[in-house]
Formats: sequence, structure tokens, C-alpha cells
Amino acid sequence: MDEIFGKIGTAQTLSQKIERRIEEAIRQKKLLVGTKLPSERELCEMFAVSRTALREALRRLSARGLIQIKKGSGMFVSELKIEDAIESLNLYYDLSFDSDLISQIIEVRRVFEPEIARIAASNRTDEDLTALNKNITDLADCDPDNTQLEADIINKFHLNVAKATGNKVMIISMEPIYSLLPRMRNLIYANVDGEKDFTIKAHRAIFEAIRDKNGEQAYQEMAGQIDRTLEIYTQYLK
Amino acid sequence: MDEIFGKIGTAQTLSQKIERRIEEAIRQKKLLVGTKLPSERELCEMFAVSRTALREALRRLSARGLIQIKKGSGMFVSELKIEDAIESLNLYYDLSFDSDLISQIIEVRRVFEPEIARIAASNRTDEDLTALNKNITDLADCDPDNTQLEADIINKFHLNVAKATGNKVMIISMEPIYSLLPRMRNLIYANVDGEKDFTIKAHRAIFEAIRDKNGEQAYQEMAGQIDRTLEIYTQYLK
DNA sequence: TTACTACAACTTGTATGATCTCTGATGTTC
DNA sequence: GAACATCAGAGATCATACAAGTTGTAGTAA
Repeated sequence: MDEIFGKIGTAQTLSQKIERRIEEAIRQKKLLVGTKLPSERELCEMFAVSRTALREALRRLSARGLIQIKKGSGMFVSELKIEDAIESLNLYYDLSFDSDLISQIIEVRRVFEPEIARIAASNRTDEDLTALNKNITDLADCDPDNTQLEADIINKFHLNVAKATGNKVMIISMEPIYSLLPRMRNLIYANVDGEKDFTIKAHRAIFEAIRDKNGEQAYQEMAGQIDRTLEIYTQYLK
Repeated sequence: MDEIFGKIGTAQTLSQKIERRIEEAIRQKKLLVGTKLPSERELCEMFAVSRTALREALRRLSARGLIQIKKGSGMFVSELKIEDAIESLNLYYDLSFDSDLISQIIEVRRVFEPEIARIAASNRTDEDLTALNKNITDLADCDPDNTQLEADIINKFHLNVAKATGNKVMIISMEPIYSLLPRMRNLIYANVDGEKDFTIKAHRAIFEAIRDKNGEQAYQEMAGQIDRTLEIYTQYLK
């Protein structure tokens, strides 16, 4: 218990208090999504604070994705998007990125993604298939020199597999990891030749297994694909 | 490619531009953790903007946990805590918390945690064992009426298993999920009797498997434990 | 010298008023 | 009715002033 000397006069700033008040209102659904908030001037009167303090509170709320501010028209309560929620996680990963992290990421993918593929195979919708298929044709059409685009497409494919599970939590868990892959790929792909054909074939195999609702096959193909990735990375990292 | 007519004057506000600039500097480690930023006035001169715009940018950065602002002393680059990153996720979950989410969380745990236990069994250190063991004795000693504390301890156990993998990414991935469990448990535990003994026994079995470096056993025990959880929840939710 | 006090020189927090710019609606012209 | 011009209201930015917290230091008394 080293809370003994914890803050007494927390000295929450005025703008923080305002922020909390509005946040609470949104959390408790007293302010519904889409609602237009009163104008700055009106809110100033209602809270009896200066525009400075109020605006800073609003800035923070919009930074967190709770409200949307449209210049010239007003401020609206917005639906908190998954992307907003994930963004700070992405940042967190970004800041702790190092070569250690690379092998750890691969390990996590090796363990999680085959299982994800299995679930995707049984839950996928036709829309999911369309998206996945598009990823593969995009990959095939992609300029071989444009490794950046290539990496993006591959990421989308894997993210779409996660989406095909129909499980939001799955997406949230994996998204931050996928967002790091381009950085890893840039590190490596420049050094590997004749990789692309193999990559396309492997991803198509995953796609087909998911399409055929063959969970076990999807699991195996995904595992194989990541094993191969792992191989390449260890070869490069050693 | 319908990017042809994509936004040109994205109309990023001034404060957003400032925010990005500082954020980039932090991301690229040009500003290290602990660094004291120049004072508001100095930054105003450097960026050639008004204090209002600058302050709004700083407010957003502090809202996101990238900097810490201390009245009277200054602004400092702060280490982005995982808790900060998770907070917006929590808010997201908070706003979309429903029985759907609960079952999705369990599904994710059912898939991920047994694998985590398996890896933990081969990578665990003696310190990990000590921590896990303490969790179990704490659980046994815990006042049966204090379901909140009970839930906390169980969470710590699972988090410690993740830690025992020695894989940071594993921890970060699971952390947001674990942070939701207390809420779920509060929903349920009040309605289940004679559960505690079983819970202790199950967790002890997991512990022993990890202790003995028996990966397969750890996998099975963890899977069984979560299956049991799933059973309880479906029973309650139906 | 030492310990305490008081103050000066910082820092961020809040308030106010003026001005700029964008948006949406209204009115005008053809 | 459609295209254009106008205008009111919204947020965005700026400049200034003052309030209030923090820190270091010079000065004072023991």
C-alpha cells in the first residue's frame, strides 16, 4: 500500500471536469449518438466557464473520438469507432517496437492465426469471401516492385480473415499487431527473391479452405504460411 | 481507384497539425520519455501560432497519455502506459457491452488462452511460479463474500500466465480482455453457488502443469477451465 | 553556519473580446 | 426550376490580461 501519499487535492482542472461531465452524459446515453450539442457560446453559459476551458474539454473529447466537431456547422456526439479505440493501442505498439518484438509478434501470430482461420472457415459470410478474393486478385495484379502496397494488401487479407470470424474482440486483438507488419515486411522483403508467387499460392490456399468451410484445412494452411514467414525472418535475423 | 477526387484541403485544423508534429517527434524518439518540453510561450514562437491553438494541441496529446502537464512546472513527455492505451478500448467496450460481447470474449479466450498456457509451461521462470502460486493461495484465503477481490485475483492469475510466456505481445493482446472480466464476473458470480472450490482446484491444476513444464497438460487444463466458464455463462445468458 | 521566510521568476490555467473562415440556408436572378 | 449571390451562425484563431501553482534564491534571524 503505497497509496498513503496519494493525491488529496487532485486539482482536476476545470476543463477536465467539463470533459468528465460530458463524457458521463454520453456513457449514460443521456446524449445519444448523432445528437447535436449546443454551440460553444451556449455551453459556456450553461457550464458558466470561459470558452477557453470549454474548448479544451471539447478538444480532448474529439481526440478520443467521442464527439465530432464540424467547423461551421456544430458539434455532434459520434459513435465511438473501433479504429479510434484501437489507435492508441497502435501507438503503444509503435513506441515499443524493436527487433525483440518482431519474433514475439510472429510467435503470437503462429499461435493465434491458425485458430482464427479455423473459426473464420465456419463463420464466414459471402461478403467475407468477396473481400478475401479481392485481396488475392489485388495482390496478383500488384506491381512487384511496390513492396509497400503488397504488404498492405497482405495485411488486409489477414485482417479480413479475422473479420470473417464475426468476432469483434478478435479483430480488436489482432488489429494492432497487423498494423506493425508493414514495418516488419519493409525490413525483410527487400531481401527475399521469388517470394511473391509462393505468397500468392499460400494465401489462395487459405482462401479456398475458408471458402469450403474446411476449418481444419484453413488451420493448417495458415499455420504453414506463418511457419514460412517465421523461417524467412529467422534466416534474416540471425 | 476513386482516389482521384480525394480530399485536398483536408482542412486539418491548425491544432491538429501541431499535434501531429509533436506526436511524430515522440514516435520517432526525437523527444525521449521524461524530456521537458519548451514552455507554452516558447513553443508558440517556434511554431508561430497562438497560444490557444497550441494549448488545444497539447490538451489532446495529454488526453492520449503522450505528455503530462504539470501546472506551475511544465510539460513532460511521458511513457505511454498500457493502461492509457487500453482506456479507450474500455470505453468502447463500455458503450457496446452486451451479451454478444460476452460470448465473443469467451470465444477469444477459449481459443487463445490454452495456447498461452502451453507456451507458458515451457518458458516460465521460477519467479513466474512464485507469482502464480501466490495468486492461488490468495484466492484460497480470500473472503468468500468479497467477489470483487476474488475476481481480481483470478484475473491476476491469468495475466501472470500470459506473462510467463515471456512474450510482451501476448500480454498486451490479452490485457484489454482481462480488464473486462471483472465486469462480467460481477454479472454472473453472484448467481452461482459452490463455485469457488471448483475454481481453486482448476487453477491449481493449471499451475501444476505449468510448474511441471507439461505444455499439453497446461493446454488441456486451461481449455477445461474456460469451457466450464463458458458453460456457466451460457446457462446464465440463455 | 544553519534554518526558515519571503519573494521573484518562472510555469500552466482561465477569462475575454475581436476577427477570420467555413457551412448551410435564404433569397435573388435568369 | 436551376444557378448564383448573400448572409447569419458556427467553430478556428489570435492577442492580451490575469489567476494560481512551483521552484529556486536571496535575505534574515537564530
